[in-house]
Amino acid sequence: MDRLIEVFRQEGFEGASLARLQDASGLKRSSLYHRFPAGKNDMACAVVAEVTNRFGTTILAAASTDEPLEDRINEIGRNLVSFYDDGHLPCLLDTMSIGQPAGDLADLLEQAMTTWISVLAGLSRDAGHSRSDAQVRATDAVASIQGALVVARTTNNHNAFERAIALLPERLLQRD
Amino acid sequence: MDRLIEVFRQEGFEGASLARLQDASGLKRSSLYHRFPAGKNDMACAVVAEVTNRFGTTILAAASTDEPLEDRINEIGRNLVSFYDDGHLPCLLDTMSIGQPAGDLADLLEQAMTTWISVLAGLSRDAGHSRSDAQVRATDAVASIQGALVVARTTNNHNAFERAIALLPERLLQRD
DNA sequence: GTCTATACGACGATAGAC
DNA sequence: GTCTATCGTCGTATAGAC
Repeated sequence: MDRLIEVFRQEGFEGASLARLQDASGLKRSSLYHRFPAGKNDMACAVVAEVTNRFGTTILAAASTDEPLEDRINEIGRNLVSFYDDGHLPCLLDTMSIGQPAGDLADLLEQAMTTWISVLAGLSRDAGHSRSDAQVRATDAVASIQGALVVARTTNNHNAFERAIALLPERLLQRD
Repeated sequence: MDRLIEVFRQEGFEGASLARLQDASGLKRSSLYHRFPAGKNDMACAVVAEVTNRFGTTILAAASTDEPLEDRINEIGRNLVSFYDDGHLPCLLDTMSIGQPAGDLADLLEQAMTTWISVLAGLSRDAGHSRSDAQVRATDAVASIQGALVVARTTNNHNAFERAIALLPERLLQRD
């Protein structure tokens, strides 16, 4: 599954050919179809669901510890740096949302993105911001990370990504 | 050319099949090869070059008028809203940078992105910021737009895009 | 310059042996 | 559950008539 994730993450849905998925997984085509009867679309959905699950349990879980608020955010930041390998790896939600994804895949992508934003919004609310203010802050914080990954991918400059992570506490907590 | 641009912009390099390019352009395969002898890669490079050129002359040109600084930035913002259709259209630099683009294509994408950032950095410098500070501000401003487009595409919520545009003057000009 | 026709490999997907 | 073998289609690319 790790290998499948990497292929979809790096190549997007169209670029993730069965040949690549086969080579990466070490399984033959037919074996992949045995596990994912509906074919490539099944694999894509499983990959997105799995990544969403991992993202929740390994990156965002730090949001609901009993540590101080800012520590929790910094922990999430460190987790994100690791998850995106300092900005060297693209976001699955970006690469998989190119073109017109099938309905169920699009739903999974939307749910993953909104969940991410909601968790960060919860942290912002904990700092005393209103519901709508927290939602805006969380959305813009996630967008700053997504945008930094796009800039990093096109320019090979990862400074923007590091700044987006470093600015997370400020973006979510700071009073205007 | 307009139609070719739309296909690459929406589908990315892998998703932009010759069938789609043929249908969109109204030309047959062979006619496309007559104009782009090296095939799809040629088309992709021509599309990126053309968009980069248009972006410079129709969006970023507003940076070097003799209007007040903030007016120039707001004009660029309005141009961007139009260019991205209020966040409904993806950025070519995002969709085309998925996977591993061929060397010359990657160079064009990088140049387009760095030029965009440089122009905004020039505006920030005009406001009195240092070269490095201006570079940071411009990079983060572009990233905020790119990220907002990714969020918009996955969630069908375009508010983040509108905010990224509205915050352009502040991001480029404001003293900390 | 644009067309019809076609080459040929890669694509996603399936059948059936083990 | 995994494999080999194969299907039909779509992919990029080319040849040659008009």
